[in-house]
Amino acid sequence: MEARKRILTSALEQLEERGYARMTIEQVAVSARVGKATLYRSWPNKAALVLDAVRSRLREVPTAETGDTRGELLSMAKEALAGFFGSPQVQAVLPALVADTAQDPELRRRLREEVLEPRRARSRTVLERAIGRGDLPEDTDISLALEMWAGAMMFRSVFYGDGYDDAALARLVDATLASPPRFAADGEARPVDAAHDA
Amino acid sequence: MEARKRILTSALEQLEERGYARMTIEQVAVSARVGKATLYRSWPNKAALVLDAVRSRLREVPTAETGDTRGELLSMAKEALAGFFGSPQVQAVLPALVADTAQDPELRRRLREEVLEPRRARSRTVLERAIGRGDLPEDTDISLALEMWAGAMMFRSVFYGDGYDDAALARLVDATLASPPRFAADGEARPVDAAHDA
Amino acid sequence: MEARKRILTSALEQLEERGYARMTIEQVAVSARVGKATLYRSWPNKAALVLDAVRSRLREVPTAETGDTRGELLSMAKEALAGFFGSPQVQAVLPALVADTAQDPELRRRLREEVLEPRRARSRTVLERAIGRGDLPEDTDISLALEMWAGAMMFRSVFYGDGYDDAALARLVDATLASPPRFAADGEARPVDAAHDA
Amino acid sequence: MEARKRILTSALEQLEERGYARMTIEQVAVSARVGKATLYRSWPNKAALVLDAVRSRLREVPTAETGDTRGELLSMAKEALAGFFGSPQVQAVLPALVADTAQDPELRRRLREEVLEPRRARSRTVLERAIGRGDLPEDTDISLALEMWAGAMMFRSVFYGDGYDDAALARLVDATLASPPRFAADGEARPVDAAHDA
DNA sequence: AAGTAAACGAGACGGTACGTCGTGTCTTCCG
DNA sequence: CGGAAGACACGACGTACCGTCTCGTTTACTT
Repeated sequence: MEARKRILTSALEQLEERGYARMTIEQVAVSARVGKATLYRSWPNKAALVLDAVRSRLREVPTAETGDTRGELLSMAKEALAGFFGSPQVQAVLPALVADTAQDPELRRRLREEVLEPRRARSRTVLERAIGRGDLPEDTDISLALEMWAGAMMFRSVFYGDGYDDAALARLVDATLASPPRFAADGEARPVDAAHDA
Repeated sequence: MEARKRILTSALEQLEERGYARMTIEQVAVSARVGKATLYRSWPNKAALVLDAVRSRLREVPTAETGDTRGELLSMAKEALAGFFGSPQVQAVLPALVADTAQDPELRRRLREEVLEPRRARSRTVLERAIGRGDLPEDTDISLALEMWAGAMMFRSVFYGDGYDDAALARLVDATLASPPRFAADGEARPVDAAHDA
Repeated sequence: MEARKRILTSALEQLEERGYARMTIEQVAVSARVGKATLYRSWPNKAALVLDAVRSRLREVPTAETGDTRGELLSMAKEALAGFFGSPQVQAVLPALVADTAQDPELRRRLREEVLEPRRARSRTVLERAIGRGDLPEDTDISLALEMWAGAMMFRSVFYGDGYDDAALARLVDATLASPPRFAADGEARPVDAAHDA
Repeated sequence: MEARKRILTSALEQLEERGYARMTIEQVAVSARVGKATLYRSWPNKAALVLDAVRSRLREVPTAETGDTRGELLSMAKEALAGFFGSPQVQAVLPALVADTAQDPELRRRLREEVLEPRRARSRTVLERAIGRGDLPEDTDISLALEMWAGAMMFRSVFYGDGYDDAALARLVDATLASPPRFAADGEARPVDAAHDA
C-alpha cells in the first residue's frame, strides 16, 4: 500500500526532527497526506506506529561463523549490542517505547517478541556455537551472559548517551570467556576466594 | 514547607494509582489542595516532580563491611541493584524518566548526579574493598563490572518486568569474582582459549 | 450546525444566570457539551459569542406606517429604543460589550454594523417619513435627533437601571416634533430668545 | 499619604498604557512599589481604585453666569458634557466602570453619587437660571433635557468614539431652547401637527 | 534613647479561568 | 465508495491574576 509507506516514512522523519515525545500523530498524518482515520486503522497509537517504523530500519544480528570464537563474539557484541543500543535512533526511541509498555501490554509483547527475542535468539546461537567448540562450559547461563552484555551497554547508553568502544567490548567479552555465569556455580559450590588468578 | 510535603505525597499516591503516564500535574495539585502555580513554582514539569518524589523514598546502597567479599558483593547486588531495579516503583517510573531525558537535559543531569552517581559511588567502595583485600585484581574495571550487573538487572526489569533471584545474583557475582573485566585484558594480551575451566 | 445552537443557548442561559462578567467560556462549553476548541473555532472571545447570542434574540425596529406621525414616532421610540435599552438583557450586556470594544476593534465594528446601524437605519425611515409628510422640517438632523432619544434612554438605563415611561417618551417626542435639531439652526442664524412659548 | 499617591499615579499610568481591561492590580502594586495588601486595604477592587484615580483628574462643570443663556448653555454643554464624554480617558474607562456596576452595587452608588450627581447638579443650575430668566418655560423637564444632551454625546462617544463639534452642540442647544421637553406636554395636551414652524 | 506596635514591601499561597494542543472518534464530501 | 480532510468531545497543559495570608522590616510613637 502506498499510504502505509508514506506514513512510516513521515513517522521516521518526525521522529528524527522532533523526537518521540514531540512527534505527533496529527503531524504524521498531515505530512503523509493521509487522513488520521487511515492511520488509526493500521496502528492503535503512536508507540505501535513507531515500533513498526523503527523495526523497518533495524539491521540483523550477525551470526557469521569464522571459527574464531572470540572474534565472533566481539563482532556480535559490536554489531548487535553496541551498534543497537548505541545508535542515536534507538537511544532516542527505545526508552520511550519501554516507558509506554507500562500502559500498553500489547506493545510490551510486540517489543519482546518482534524485536528483542529474534535478536536474542540469533545472539544466542553464537554463544551456543562457542559452547559447542568447547570455548565456553556446557552449563553457561547464556541468557544471563547476554543480559550482562546488553544490559551494560543499554545502561551506559540510556543514562550517559555513550557507547562502548572496542577496548571496553573486549574487556566485557574476555571476562565472560574467562569465566561466564554458570548454572553449576550456584550456591556454595564454587569457593569464592579462589576466584581469580591472584 | 507544608505544601511541598503534601505535593510529594500526592505525587507518590497518583504515581502508584495511575502510573507515570496517566498521572497528572493537575490531579496532584488538586489532591494536594495546592494551586497549580505553587507546584510549577517548585518543579518545571512532571518528571522533575516525580524525580523528587521518588528520590525521597530511595534506600541507600548498603556498604557494611563484614570481611566476606563475596557476601558483601552479594548483599550489595541484592539490595542496591536487584532491590532497586526490581522494585515495582522503580520499574514503573524509571523508564519514563529516562524517556523524558530526551527532551530535558536538566532532568538527565539530575538523574545522573542525584540518583545514579551517589549509588554508583557507594557500590564502587564495596568493589574497591574487594580489590584491597586481594579478592579482585588491581586492574579491575570497576565501572564496567558495575554496569554489567546493574545493566543486566535493568535489562530484565525493563523488558520483562522480572527481577533476579538469589541464584542468578550468585551466578553474576561469582562469574565476575572469578574473572572480572580488567584493563590489562585489552586486545590480544589475553589468550582467549585458555579462558575457562582451568 | 447542532453544536452552534447548543452553544448559543448555553451562552444565553449563563448570561442570565450569572451575568456577563461571571459568565465563563469554560462553563458555556461544559453546559453545551462541547469542547472548548469547538467554541474557539467559531468565536475568538466571550464578547463575540455574547454578541451573536444576544443578536439572535433582538426584535426588529417597528416601522409600520399609520399616517399618524406622532404615533409612529412614539411607537418606534417605545419599541426600538425604550424597549431595547430598557430591557434587562441589554442593560446587563451592552455596557460590558461596549467596554470590551476598547480592546477589540473587530467587536466594535460588529456592534456598530450588525446591531446599531440596522436599527438606526430603520428608525431613520420613520423620521424621514415624518419629513415627507411635512411634520418635520427638511433640514432636520435626523442622526442627532435619534442620538438624543437613544442616548437619553441609554443614559438612564446605564447609570440608573431605569427605563422611560410613556409620559417621558411623549415629552421627548413632542419636544423634538416641536423643534427638532436642524442643520440650518447652526450658529447665530436662529434667535435664541424667541425659541419657546411663542 | 505617600503610598496612596504613588498607587493612584501608577493606576493612571497603567490605565493609559494598557487600558482598563488589561490593567492589573498586581502590576499597579509592583510599579507603585507597594504590597498588594496595602492596595486592598484602601480599595476593594480594580473598579474602586480606578474610580478614585480618574475622579482626581476630572474638571468641574462650569456654571459661570454671563447673562447670555444660550452662551452659558453652549459653554456648559461643551465643557461638561462634550468635554467629559468625549475625552479619551473617560471613553476608555467609563464603559468599563459601568459594566462593572452590574456586579458591584457599591460601585454603582459611588459612580452615581460621586461623579454623576455632582455634575448633574451643577449643570442643572445653569438650566434653572435659564428658566429664571424666562428663556425656558417653568415646566421644563430639566432632568430629561440634560439626559438628552448627555446621552446623545455619550452615545456617539461610546459607539463611534467621536465627539460633538460646536455646530452639533448648537443644534442640540437651540432645539432644546426652542422647545424643551416639558411636563405639561404630556399626553394629548399638545397638538402634534402644529409642532414645527412649517 | 530604647521599646514597641502599627503599617508596610514582598511575595507565597489556593483558586479559577484562560486559550492551546493533542488524542481518538465520527462525519462530510470529493475524486 | 474509499479515503482526505477536518470537526468534534475530551482532558491536560502551562500561564495569568485574583484576593488572602504570612513573613520580616522599617517607621514613628511611647516611655
